[in-house]
Order: sequence, then structure tokens, then C-alpha cells
Amino acid sequence: MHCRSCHDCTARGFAICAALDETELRELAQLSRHVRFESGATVFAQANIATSFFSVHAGTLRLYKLLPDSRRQIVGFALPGDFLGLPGLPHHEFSADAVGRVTLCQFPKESFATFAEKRPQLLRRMVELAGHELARAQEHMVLLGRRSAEEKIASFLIGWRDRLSGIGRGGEILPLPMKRLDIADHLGLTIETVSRTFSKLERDGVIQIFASGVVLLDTPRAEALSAGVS
Amino acid sequence: MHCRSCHDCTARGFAICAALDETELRELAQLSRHVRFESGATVFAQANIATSFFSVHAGTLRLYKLLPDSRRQIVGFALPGDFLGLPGLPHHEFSADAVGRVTLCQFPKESFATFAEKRPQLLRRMVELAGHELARAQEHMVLLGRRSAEEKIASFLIGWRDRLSGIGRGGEILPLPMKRLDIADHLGLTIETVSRTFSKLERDGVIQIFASGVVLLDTPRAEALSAGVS
DNA sequence: TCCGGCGATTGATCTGCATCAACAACATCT
DNA sequence: AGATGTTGTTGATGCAGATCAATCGCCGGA
Repeated sequence: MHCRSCHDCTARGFAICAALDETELRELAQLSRHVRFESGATVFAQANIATSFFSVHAGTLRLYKLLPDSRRQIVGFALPGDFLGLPGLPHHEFSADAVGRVTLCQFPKESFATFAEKRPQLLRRMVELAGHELARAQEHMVLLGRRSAEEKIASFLIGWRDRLSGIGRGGEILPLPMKRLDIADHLGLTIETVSRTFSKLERDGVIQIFASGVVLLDTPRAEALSAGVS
Repeated sequence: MHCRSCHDCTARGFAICAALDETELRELAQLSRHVRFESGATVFAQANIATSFFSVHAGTLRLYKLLPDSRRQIVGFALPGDFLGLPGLPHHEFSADAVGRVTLCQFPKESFATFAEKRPQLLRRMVELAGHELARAQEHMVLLGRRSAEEKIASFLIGWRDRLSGIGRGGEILPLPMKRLDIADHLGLTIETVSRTFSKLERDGVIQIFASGVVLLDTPRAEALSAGVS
């Protein structure tokens, strides 16, 4: 399960590495090391000093912020190709832990910064990735602030489907590796409301629920709910 | 009210311009033009093709997304020094309009991209700004998903105070140029709940309400609410 | 001065989702 | 097989905030 070279990396196409040529790729590989985390393990924690950046190689992570009284908001899920860490901010802004087994490329912060400094291509790619991330965050604000439970669930399913197909993981069944509680904390709902809403969507023939995920039976209906045309 | 040179620009210190030397600044000024919008005017609209980037010079803008049925989520307010527009995304992801009178520096997208391409300093600054923006967006997700109305209002006031003082606009009275409806659409509430919550905070001696803004009377209490220690 | 409109406030009522509670479906261990 | 823990589902009830509605203050225009 260890990746011996960047050349045949499955995340190569969508990660920041896409901005690099063969030589640079080898150079960057020198700085990096592969790390693996088992299900539930914490990769880094909010407010800790960030000493590394990461690029997700395989698996899913939940990224979340906690309030002092332990309310939790999952600000996003990270998938292969996603970059974790923000240049210019000394601390981690959120915690990250593994949903199922995860592998990552780890880059020491300073050496990565030095490497990136003189490579406008890479910097542009990073601006671009940050921009996409920001756009997703803003879309999620609409969801959290202005949508009903049913729209939230439908939106989440459609968005998750699109992200997976964007990294070549589309398929008939939509895998949901995270737990109901994770979905609830991502959508600003409780676990009971998530469960009830899944059940309602199944009763209405929009989805079919399996242990490992769901199948979208009535995609147009789900997309309409997701778009907010209820 | 027209800014004749970047040299004495009041937003110079916090805008992307901070990453440039005198020569580059003059060169960038060649590409830019100053534009002004009256209160309520739309600077650009969601889903339109983005032909320009902007840097806010003076005033406040509301940045928002609309659902088809006209529900609105204000994803943020832009202040002097903020950069509007995301390289790598062809369309505007949100609409922006002026809250009160606003002046901006406008940069044609391609010429700005060409200018930035070979200036790693500027690119790094943009990554940094995007990172800060992203961190703010994530903090706002916590607010939208996991906080009570009272915490939302307190959080908003404290956050607004901090942003203003960050650009040298701190003061006894905290100006709120936006309307109650804007605040409601920013915090995922209704106008009535915003009004009631302001009233409650005033009754409790936390704030004092004026036409133009509020004064924080019990800052520690407001900060506690804002932190979620209710 | 009166009128009309806009924004803000306040009150009465309703409702979507949270909360509280029980239970079911499975997996893991002894 | 039985005991125990974990995750998910479903039902009953409560409440924070939405909705509906009235009123107020203020400003600008006739």
C-alpha cells in the first residue's frame, strides 16, 4: 500500500502536482514522505502549529471545527488530490481525521515554501485550488443558512456524487464512507433529522439506502431539490 | 473623491498592492482604472462571465448568492483592501453590490493575469489572501451551522469590530452600514429575529443601539457569546 | 403641514427541526 | 450462543426561530 513514485500516482492528475514537470516532480518527491492513518486517527488538530502541508493520496478525511462546548461543524471532506494547509497562517484552522484508512503526501512547511517560492506555475495552481475551495465554502454557506433539511441532504448527495465523479470515482452506487453523525455535523442538522430525511427520500423513491451508501433512483428530483427548486 | 495615485492610497497597506515595489505599483496602476458605485448599485452578478478583478478602495460591499426562489445568502462583506475575483474560475461565483458609496480599482482579467504570472511575490500574496478568506468562510460555517441567534449576532459584531480595527477603522461606535435584512441574510436568520436579538442584547446591557451602528458596552460578555461559551 | 414609503421594532401564532427516549440491526468478544 | 457496544431508525414532545401582522419613527416630497 506504499506508493513508490509520484509517476504512477493515482491522484497525480488533480493534485497540485499537476502543475509540475517531471524534473520538478522528482525534486518535490525528495521533500515529501508518505504517511498512513487508520480509521478515526487525527492527522492534525485545530489551533496546533502547522509544520506540514499535505496532499491527499487515498481515502477520505473529515475537516472540522469544534466549539468549546463540543458542538462540531464539519467544514468539508477531503478527497484524493485535495491540498491541506494554508501558507500564511501559522496554525491549523481546523482538525482533520481519517474516515476509513487514508494515505497522504506530507511536505515540511518551510521546504515546501522554498520550493514553491520560485515556481509561479505551482503558485498559480495553489491560487486556483484555493479559489475552488472558497467557491465550495460559499456554496456550503447557502446550504447552511438558507435551506431545508431535505434540500440539505439532496444537495449533499449531489455534491458528493459530482466530487467523486470528478476524480474518476463515479458509479452506480454512491459510497458514503462517513457516518450519519458526520453528515449531520456537516449539514447543521442532528443525526435523527439526517436519518429521518434519508428515510423520507427513500419512501419517496428518490434514493435507495444501503449499508455502504445510496443509489440515486430519481436523479432529476434529487437535482431539483439540490438546486432549491423544491 | 478620486484617487490620483496608488502612492497615497488608503488601502495600500492591506490590499494585494502591499506585495509590490514602487516600480511594479506604477506598472499595475497603468492597467487599472478607478470606478465608483452609488449605494445599492451592482458591481457584478453571480454566474456572469468575469472580465475584471477588483480591489476595494473605499466603502463596503455585500457579496451574496441567490437561490432560484430568491432566498438569499450573504457570503460576506467586502471592505477596503479586499480582492474580488478568483483566477481559474471563469464566472463570478456571487453577486456584489455597494452598501453605501463604494470605490474600487478595476483590473482587466487577462492583463492582470499576465502581470501576476511572473511575480511570485504577488502570487504568494494572493494565496495568502485566499487562505484568510477561506479561514473566514470556515468560521462562518460554524456560525451558520451550529450557533444560536444570540451567538450569531454577538459573533457578527465582534468579527465586524475586528475587521474594522484591522484596517484602522476601530472606534468607540461600531458602524453598521448594512441594513437589518443584510445582517439577517448573512447570519441565516430573519429580519425579525435580528431585530429582537439586538433588542435583547441592549436590554441585557451588552450593546447600545444607534441609527448608524452600535456601541459595545459589555465587551467581555459579547466576546464570550461570540466564542460560544454562552 | 400632511402624506407616503422605507426600515425597524414588537406581538401573536405556527412549525421544522431539536430533544428525549426507546428500540432494532449488526458486529465483536467471551 | 449470549453479552456488549456501536450505529441507525423511529416515535413523542418541546422550543427556537419563522411567519403573519400591526405599529412606530423617520425622511423626503407635494
